[in-house]
Amino acid sequence: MDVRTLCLGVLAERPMTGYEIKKTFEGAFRHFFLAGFGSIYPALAELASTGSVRVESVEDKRHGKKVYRITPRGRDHLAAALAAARPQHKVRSEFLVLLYFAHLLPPERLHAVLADMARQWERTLTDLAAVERRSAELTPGQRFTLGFGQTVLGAALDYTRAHGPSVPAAAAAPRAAE
Amino acid sequence: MDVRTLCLGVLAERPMTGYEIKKTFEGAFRHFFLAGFGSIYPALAELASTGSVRVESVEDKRHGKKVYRITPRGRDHLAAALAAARPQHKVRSEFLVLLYFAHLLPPERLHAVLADMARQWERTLTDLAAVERRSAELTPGQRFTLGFGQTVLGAALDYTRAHGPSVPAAAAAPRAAE
DNA sequence: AGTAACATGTAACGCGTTACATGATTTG
DNA sequence: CAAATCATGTAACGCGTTACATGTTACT
Repeated sequence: MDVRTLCLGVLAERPMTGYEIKKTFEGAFRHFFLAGFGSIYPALAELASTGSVRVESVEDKRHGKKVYRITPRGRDHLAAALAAARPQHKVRSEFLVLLYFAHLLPPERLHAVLADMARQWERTLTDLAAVERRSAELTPGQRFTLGFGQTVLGAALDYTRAHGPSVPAAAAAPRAAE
Repeated sequence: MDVRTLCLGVLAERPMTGYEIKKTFEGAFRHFFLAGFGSIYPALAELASTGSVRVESVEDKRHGKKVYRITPRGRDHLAAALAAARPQHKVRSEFLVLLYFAHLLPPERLHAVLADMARQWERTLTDLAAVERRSAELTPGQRFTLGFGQTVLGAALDYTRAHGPSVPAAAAAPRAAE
């Protein structure tokens, strides 16, 4: 499942500009899917070239604003992609790698890593709380992913706060004898 | 943080073959870092070329078994990489994308997605339980990542079982009018 | 005898990330 | 007037994934 499908998915709800799509990704999506402009714009260009979306250049105010609208063909592609994608949930955690090797880290570094990660999760939870305030506008599926994020991130944060501080770091010398 | 650093990290504990490194990744690492042979062998070759590991061709039994051992220089590189890496925890969930668009999925597909994901998490938890049985051999940091995985995966599984079945799928017709 | 596990590697491909490059409009 | 936000795109690079290709040893 690539960025194209995700763009198609959000466009199935309403027409948007590439910029708005990115904002959407940063909202309810932020805890399970990230995409930058460098992925979104090329994806949109390709969707337009295959007839999955129609582009409408809006000259309302600013110079070159483009609104993308999904076509019936795009809806077919979306349905096919959603039918074919096998459910996966991949985690790539440099945080856990760092903790795995905690015994090789200076104590202050380990402490900083723990504090930094907790801060990131707190921020994400704050963002999700903001999405929750608009909960009435969400579909049940979207509410599911929101609750999932809050539950799982909350569990991660609680576990880290409870057990992180008792993980021992490396002993004094940064470069131990071999 | 790339596969090279991870290989260096596990080699800091004891010398291993590429095959054993992959097994290690499939054990305690499996819930937060994946790497296939296609990543590991080239990484090992590069580590050898930069003097971070020493290769010892063991001709004990089979044809070409290679044991990699970390060098003092490799330990320096590892320490530098662990000091520089900023803690991150990235999730890429096609499962949540599918749930986000649940209203576009046929009911039986949604049901299958939910069941499939639950099965995968159950399997991972089984694998982690096997690692836990050797818990005495683990460092505190490794036990932290193990407990983290069990807690967070458990929370994900519980949430999905509790709220997944009540998410409504698309209405009968697979291709709704536009 | 057959299968699973052990063991190593290469090459092509796809994909996302990052940095670069530009400019208008709104808000403080 | 400065800064933040809105708005679009390109190009290079790095990285991992997948498929391909091969052969041995241990177990049943």
